[in-house]
Amino acid sequence: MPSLPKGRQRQKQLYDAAARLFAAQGYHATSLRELAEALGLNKSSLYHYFDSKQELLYQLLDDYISEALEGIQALCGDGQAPEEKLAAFMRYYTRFYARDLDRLALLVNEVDSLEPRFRKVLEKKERRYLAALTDIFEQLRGQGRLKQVPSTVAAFAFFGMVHYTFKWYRPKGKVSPEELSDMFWEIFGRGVLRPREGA
Amino acid sequence: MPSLPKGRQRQKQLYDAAARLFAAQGYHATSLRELAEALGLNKSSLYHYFDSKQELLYQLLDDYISEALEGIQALCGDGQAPEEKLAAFMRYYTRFYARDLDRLALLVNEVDSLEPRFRKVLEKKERRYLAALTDIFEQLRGQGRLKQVPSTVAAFAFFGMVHYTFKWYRPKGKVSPEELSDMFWEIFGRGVLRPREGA
DNA sequence: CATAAAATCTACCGTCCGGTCGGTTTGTTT
DNA sequence: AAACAAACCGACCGGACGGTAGATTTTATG
Repeated sequence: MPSLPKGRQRQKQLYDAAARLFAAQGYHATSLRELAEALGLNKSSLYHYFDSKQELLYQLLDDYISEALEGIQALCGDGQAPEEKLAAFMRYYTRFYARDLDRLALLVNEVDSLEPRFRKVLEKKERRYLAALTDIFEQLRGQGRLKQVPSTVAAFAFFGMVHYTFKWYRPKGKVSPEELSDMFWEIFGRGVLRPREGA
Repeated sequence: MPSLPKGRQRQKQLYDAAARLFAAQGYHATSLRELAEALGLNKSSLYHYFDSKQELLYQLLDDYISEALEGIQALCGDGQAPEEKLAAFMRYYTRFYARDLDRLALLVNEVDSLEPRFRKVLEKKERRYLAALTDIFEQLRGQGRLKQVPSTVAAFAFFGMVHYTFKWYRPKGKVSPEELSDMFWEIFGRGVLRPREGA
């Protein structure tokens, strides 16, 4: 009862392997034959676990984005000061992806590989994602704490900084995810925030 | 004599169309049949202009990266103060790519689509690219003007901010490339630089 | 206007792709 | 051990892929 039922276990292996391959080589450059081989399975056996390659990618991405969205919304709910909210958001967000770069690579690169039917669903969730951050910026602006920069520019500047990490950052290297999140907050936060008047 | 010879003109059309398609759909997701159709040509006619699809991508990327590298090295040569050098670098760099997002998308996304033989050449140039920026950071550190952040982290944070623009930024929108480069410099520069002592 | 080079086309190749089909093995339940 | 579903496999399909060979048209040049 504590461990996963056998079938689910296999399914998780499959999803993990797919994520790894898609992240490393790209969705289009990865064949189902390759995926099957990585699992020691026959290609046709894969179809026991999903209906099509597109649907496999969609399920991966939807799982990831939904989980991230939940985490973010949990952070943004309560009545903290906007500056604390921003710091919490950015540190959580950076750590979350610095620890799972495959996930990040998939979300950044492969949403465009989906058919419109699937892509639209995810883009909707991405917009809520973005809105969570721009909302915080607007609260800061209301308090006169934001520099003269459009909220969307600020938000995408931050997303760019973090989303690009999968291209160069390695969590087992000299800089831990915790340290990275501190550095990003220092670089970005101090840059965007105007010092309190009379400080 | 002022205008291009006919063949070169066609070649430029071809490169432009390839860049547009590869940027919009990705290298693997774009077929040579598609490219030929976009040019009103038969697929086999393409091979008059290049030897293989790989070589086409390589030529595109090598042209782009070489041009960017020249521009950067021209900026970094003279004896300005490091802070001015950093500002010049970042503004130039942001504007350069904000004006040609297809180029940017290709350089960010498709270097990995090259066979190792080609990829290695470009990665070498990319490293000189990165070194140009980290050098400036090290000069700043020597003057005590850099916050406690590794140069590579600072450099990639900046590259991330800029390289991600192709995902969201549109140069014909409300924010011009000039304005964007100012904003990025404000966000990033003020964040990374420690105020002068006694300021 | 002949000629050679540049540019383009038609027809085709072998290969790999995602996906299907029907059947076999494995494991569970009664 | 009968019955059934879950898990898996071998053989195959149509089609798209990148790429090739050779002929043909267009264009510039003497």
